Amino acid sequence: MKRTHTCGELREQDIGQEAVLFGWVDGYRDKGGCIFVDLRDRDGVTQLVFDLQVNEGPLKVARTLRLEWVIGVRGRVRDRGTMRNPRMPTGAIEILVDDITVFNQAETPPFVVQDDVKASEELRLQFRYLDLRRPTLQKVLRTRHRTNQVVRNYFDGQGFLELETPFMVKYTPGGARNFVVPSRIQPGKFYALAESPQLYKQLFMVAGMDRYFQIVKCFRDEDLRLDRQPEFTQIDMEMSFVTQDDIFRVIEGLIFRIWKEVLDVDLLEAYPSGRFPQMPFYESMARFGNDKPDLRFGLEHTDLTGLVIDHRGGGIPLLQSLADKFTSGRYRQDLPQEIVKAMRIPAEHKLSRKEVDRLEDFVKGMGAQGMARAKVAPEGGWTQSPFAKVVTPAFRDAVNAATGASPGDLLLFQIGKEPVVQTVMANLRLHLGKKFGLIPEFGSGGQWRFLWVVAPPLFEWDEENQVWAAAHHAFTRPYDEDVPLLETDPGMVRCYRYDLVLNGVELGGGSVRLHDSKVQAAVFKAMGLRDDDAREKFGFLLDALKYGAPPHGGIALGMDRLCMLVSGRESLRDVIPFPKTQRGSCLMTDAPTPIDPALLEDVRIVTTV
RNA sequence: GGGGUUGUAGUUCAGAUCGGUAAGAACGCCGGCCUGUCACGUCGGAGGUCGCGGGUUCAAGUCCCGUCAACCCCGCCA
Repeated sequence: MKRTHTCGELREQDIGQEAVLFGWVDGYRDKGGCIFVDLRDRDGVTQLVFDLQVNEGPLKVARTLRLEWVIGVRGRVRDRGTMRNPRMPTGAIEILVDDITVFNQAETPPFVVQDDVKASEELRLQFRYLDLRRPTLQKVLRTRHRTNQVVRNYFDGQGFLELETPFMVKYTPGGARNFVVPSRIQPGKFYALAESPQLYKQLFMVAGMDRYFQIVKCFRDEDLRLDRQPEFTQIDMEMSFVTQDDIFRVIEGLIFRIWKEVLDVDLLEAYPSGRFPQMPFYESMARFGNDKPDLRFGLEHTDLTGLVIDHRGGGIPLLQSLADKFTSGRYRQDLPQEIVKAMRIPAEHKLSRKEVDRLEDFVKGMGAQGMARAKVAPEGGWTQSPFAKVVTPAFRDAVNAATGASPGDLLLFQIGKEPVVQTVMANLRLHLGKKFGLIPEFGSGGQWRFLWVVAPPLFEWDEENQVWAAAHHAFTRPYDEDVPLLETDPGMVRCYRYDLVLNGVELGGGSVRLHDSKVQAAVFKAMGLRDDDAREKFGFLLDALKYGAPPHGGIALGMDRLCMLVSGRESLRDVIPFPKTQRGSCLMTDAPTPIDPALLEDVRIVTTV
């Protein structure tokens, strides 16, 4: 028998044809005198029919079939007449089987292979090859394939070269923790698995490749999350002789193409200019508490720190002590920065006291000390609030005005160290957005809100080592007008770094690189890096930059996250064929495992557990 | 490193505030019947170390301690 059709393609117009189909038994209904079998392959499901009157031999075989057996059948495409199934694409027809071959029997699967899967993810990961038979996951992988093809076509059409970079690279401290690979030939030395092709793609620019892209695996030994895997895929690119805006245009073009060709969505309807909006980093932090705002709904934050200082705490002891930390309008630098933020919950979103209590537990789980609240009364006063009795009317009115609070609204406050307040408020906003039904629990809800977050600070203060550390990497170009601040106020230096955000998910990020050696030296100096330190860490790149590096920049997009959003899945694990668990295990293969002691000896490794 | 949720039949779950009369359902599986099903129907049957270890108790699925695994979050990570 030679296959003539897939299980998803036969239609009304094929009636009367002979067809040979191969596939898996998706279901069977034994009526005694006739048996119906659903045959499944990656393209769909076709109903087979065995009839005692017509084909007794095959019917006897069909009676023995069980779920997930692999069979082939030859038969005639027949009209189902009045018994058509409108819910099946092939529902108009069935195959009246003349001949059947059982290629392979199957043990009873640990869970039933069906879209409406009930088995736990743990079990499905253990039998991933069965899980992947489900039509939804087949569709996801097909979408991933399509996306890959669009990316390659697009970049090729734009003059990019698809070039490969090593996975086994030199270990460089800083940034994400590396997976390490011991060298057998050079005992005691190690390679690192590449966190990204970052340095190599810059070397491609120095080498004059002009435009590079790659769909590439990256490895990071950090704790996992719903949207983080230890090995993941990036769409990586770099361009020479460009500005930030040139890079934006290329990526916007790519995204438009993917949405059109994979989803059949024309983003021009939402973005008629073909461009995505941009928002400065500081604005995003102030309004949303993070650098990846979900713009599909409101519940924005208001930063009240300035008001609190102006009103010397507004009669509220907790805020008074915070205001006291400011001297002559400037925060005391010997203390960690503390801020005050509020979120206005409009009256239309009812929250019982009990629900607000639960919200307080929710934020405490993220490190918040508590969560003050205030209900706005008809004349603007605050009730149901720990502040109600002490707040000065002037401060209260100022807060109401700043947050836009009107009677019936609820105000939620966070007071404390800046990073905690921001994290808590950002998560609180998302939590409430879902709770109020403003955004779906997961998925896009058909809304695609893209945003470039731009102009973040070049440095972050490293509390542990008491130095300024590169927030992205040390080769990001600062804003020209901020270059003087490198010496006076490094924390205020903005840079040409950017993140592409979609519906609150960071799709990717990149930067325009620093190619001016004078500015580069100033950046290293601000970081407290001596010349030889820098040389130790980045020597080969510094050398390369000396030999005629073009101005260049690039970006990397998270392929897995992109596929997750495009496919409307809630988890990265759903769009990676063989993902790992939160502790980095593969439940199917049981990796990681101990290895043969002889192999350890070969690479001169002694373990201590 | 920290916080939280979950773990009972092959699978998904119930088994409540009160420790004993509770080892249960559905799907799947096995056998019988059925010629138009497509969540087929119907009759019957098998299937359990209640994650694992310890403790309290006359008695533990249920209470306590520990441990393992999966999941979610903080830290970490672009």
